[in-house]
Amino acid sequence: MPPDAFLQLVADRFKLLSEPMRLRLIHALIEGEATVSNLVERLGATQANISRHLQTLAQAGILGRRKEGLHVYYRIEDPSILELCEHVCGGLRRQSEARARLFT
Amino acid sequence: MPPDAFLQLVADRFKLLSEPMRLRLIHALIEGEATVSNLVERLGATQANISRHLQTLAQAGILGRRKEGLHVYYRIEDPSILELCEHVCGGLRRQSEARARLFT
DNA sequence: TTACTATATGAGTAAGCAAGCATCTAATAG
DNA sequence: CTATTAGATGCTTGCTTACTCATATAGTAA
Repeated sequence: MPPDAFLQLVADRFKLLSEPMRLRLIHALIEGEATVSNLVERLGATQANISRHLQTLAQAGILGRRKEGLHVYYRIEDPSILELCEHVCGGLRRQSEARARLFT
Repeated sequence: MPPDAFLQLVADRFKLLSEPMRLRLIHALIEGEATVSNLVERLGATQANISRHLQTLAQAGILGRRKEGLHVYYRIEDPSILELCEHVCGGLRRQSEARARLFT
């Protein structure tokens, strides 16, 4: 059995991705880096909330931060996260299709 | 942007894996199916807690359930979960190695 | 200096959830 | 039937955390 500390690391990683708002942010950054205010516009959430989630993701090494004048640009720093999301999406799709087949 | 309901599904999937105890259960079931009491022994947790987590994972389609007499056998039903965990472990390892290289 | 804008953050609230305890149900044995 | 064992489930408690509001900080411009 893996040590507790290791399991906690893995669990924390999954927890980071267990909030729809953070998934939205990651998705929005696929097209490239963006400022906080830009993300606030596009996602229609409060600035405080967006800022906090961005910080959470950045501290985990998932996002990168670049400051330029008054603006702060966030970008995806760890692209493996995208593969992870794809993997989950694929698994969910397979599950849904299997369930749908029960009705045919 | 993906619809809210879809993002919620993905987030829920990640949330399932964001608890060390559930990761422990999944890990313990890699070797094959096991009863609740067997898992209670091996993980050293309370029966109530184990039972609840197993149910959570089973309802999500990650685990399967088989009843035989007094015993209930749980097994991994969706092996893609294992790849998912491997993927996270790999990402964490790369991150740790990159951080370690900063000190060389 | 002052004014303005972009971002971060402290404080408070409310919701969600893991864990523990007790109890209930189901299945077998005597 | 009763007793026993395996597992499930109400209920409560405490912790965590997403969110909002208000304010603070930092950078720019006049």
